[in-house]
Amino acid sequence: MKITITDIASLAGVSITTVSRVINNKSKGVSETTRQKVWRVIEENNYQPNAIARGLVTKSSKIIGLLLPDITNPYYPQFSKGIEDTATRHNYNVILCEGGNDPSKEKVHLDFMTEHYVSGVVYSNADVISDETLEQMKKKEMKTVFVDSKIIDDQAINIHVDNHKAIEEVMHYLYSRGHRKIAFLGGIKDSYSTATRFEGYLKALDDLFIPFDQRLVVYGDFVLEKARVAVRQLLDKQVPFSAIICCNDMMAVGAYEAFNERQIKIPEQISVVGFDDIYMSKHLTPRLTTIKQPAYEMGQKSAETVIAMIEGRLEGIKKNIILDTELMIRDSVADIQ
Amino acid sequence: MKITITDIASLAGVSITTVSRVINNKSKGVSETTRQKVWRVIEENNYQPNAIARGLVTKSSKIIGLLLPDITNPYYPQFSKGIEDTATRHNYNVILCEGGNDPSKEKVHLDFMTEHYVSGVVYSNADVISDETLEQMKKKEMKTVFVDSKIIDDQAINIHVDNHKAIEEVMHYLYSRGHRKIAFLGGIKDSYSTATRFEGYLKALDDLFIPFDQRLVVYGDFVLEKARVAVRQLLDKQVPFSAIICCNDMMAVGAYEAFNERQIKIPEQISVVGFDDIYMSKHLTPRLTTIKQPAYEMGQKSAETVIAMIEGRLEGIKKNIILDTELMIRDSVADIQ
DNA sequence: TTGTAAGCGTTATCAC
DNA sequence: GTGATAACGCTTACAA
Repeated sequence: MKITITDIASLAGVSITTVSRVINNKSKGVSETTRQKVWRVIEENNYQPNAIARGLVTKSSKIIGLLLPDITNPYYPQFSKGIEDTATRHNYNVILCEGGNDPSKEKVHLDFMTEHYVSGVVYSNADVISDETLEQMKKKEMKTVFVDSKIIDDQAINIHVDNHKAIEEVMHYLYSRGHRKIAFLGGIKDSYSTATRFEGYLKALDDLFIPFDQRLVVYGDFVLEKARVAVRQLLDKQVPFSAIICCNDMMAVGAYEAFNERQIKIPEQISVVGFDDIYMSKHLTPRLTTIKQPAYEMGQKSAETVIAMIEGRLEGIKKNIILDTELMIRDSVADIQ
Repeated sequence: MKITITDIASLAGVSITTVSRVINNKSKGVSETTRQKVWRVIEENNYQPNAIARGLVTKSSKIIGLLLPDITNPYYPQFSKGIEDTATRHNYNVILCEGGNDPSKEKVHLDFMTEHYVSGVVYSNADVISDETLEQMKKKEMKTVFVDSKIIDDQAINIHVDNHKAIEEVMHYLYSRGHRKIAFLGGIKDSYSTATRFEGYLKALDDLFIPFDQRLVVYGDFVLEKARVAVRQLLDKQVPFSAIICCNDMMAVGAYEAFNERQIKIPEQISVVGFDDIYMSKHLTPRLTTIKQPAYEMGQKSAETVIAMIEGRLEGIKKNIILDTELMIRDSVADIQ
């Protein structure tokens, strides 16, 4: 039988109210002597308050729900760690859910979260969510931080990097290295990340007076295997290009494989850039030039923000939080004569 | 205001008991007409039962606690995914905690789990846990599955691979390729994984009549950076060796870096093997020869097992579940003349 | 087939 | 400073 507040109360010879006061550190309303006596009994018995019962009254679970597409993409463990660390520091814990970019799976997880009264949620890549589900979240007033998501709602808090700027930066870099035919390997076509990066691509093309060629645009759904297939198809089109921008590093690895299959040398014959800067990028051969997203910091920021929402400290918080990217120049881009 | 079972009951003109029966799919005790009427009201109002209130009565949260050392080691996302997928399929969700091989951090998480009445826990690499904490877990009767842990207790259920056999297999493989001076790069010295693999190493040495040389044994705590440092130190000792076995692939990457720094060619001058077969191993140059651990399957198995414990289906379950490894021969091992 | 009512372990309100 | 007691939203005997 688990020990409850009632047991502690009778053991200490006080009321449960008093015990409750002690465990909640209500500074007033209990004498020092009583406090100490109660603490002793609590410790002697290894008493742990029942968080469920507590939650029933307070309507808060001290749990942060984290919903992301795919934990095996190495970008997300870093991101999660940022959340985890921050949450732990604030006495929250995080429940990890993978939605797999599948609206119904995401809904199942979101339902689970509301049923369990999670205190807040960090929702990454909320691109496929149905309007209905979104409506429901609003109705339930879930404290939510959206990350890399297209949810643009004047209420919602969004965290992301400046994708436009990042892509424009690489485009200009590639241009400066002599590239004019630049392919674009997107992730999930309608996702926020891909869409905004594509806009950056178009904008840069325009600025650099390079005509846009639809045939140089392919999509790999952010996953390695699909990217490999997409790049094969791109090559099969026989439309010449000297560089390719990949919307994440995993897809860049897929691209590497596709080029290797065809004996196309990187970077001599083709230059490749990625996005994310996952830890393995610098261990590829050649070392991948890529745009670094501060995954861990984004996790931290997301957690801090959602906790601030939960605790009602919303003064200084911006609706739109933008972190910086950094172009990591390594060896996968070469000059074109 | 959130809608409760009472609201549904009055809206449907029945008692809350009836509503409860309906949402719990108690097949008997409610007429088809009533059932349908109640469902309609539930759906019209988007009613979601309060899992907290439910948990208070049933003492079960349908949450599985997952405690692992470090989610950024790419082995764990695969493992977690196996758990997540299986849990979801059984209507459980998982709460992810990183213990960082720190006993006090692990205790905080474990406490959180018991306070929240998690239904079960999957505890990976439980190597640093204090006896006291362990004792507490037993007292609270937490349904726990230990993975790659040294917790050897006739009660506890353990899941792991046959580390002895795996290491002996590579050792014989290296031997067959002509290697006689083989170094050992361990993870955390007293961890279950490292200790058992080291035993396998000793055993193989013995079988192959190779004298053991303590100077060829170093430790890198399972992390890339420490492994790099450890290998540098190993090289500084000037004790010749032609191959090194690393206790995980992340450390093998660290070893690659250390060898690269010194202009030592892999595999021409030094052969390297890893352990885990994380997805990036085949993308390294040279492609890493390594021992594959079935991470996803281990996750699945862990989740299935803990769910079986929770649901009291313990007949067929073994206390000691051992999965197979597989030697993935790639390009980081060469012949010695 | 349906409903009443007692609990689950807390917090919160209000007396004393 | 301390303690009854009523919630919180649900499940589950037990009755009807």
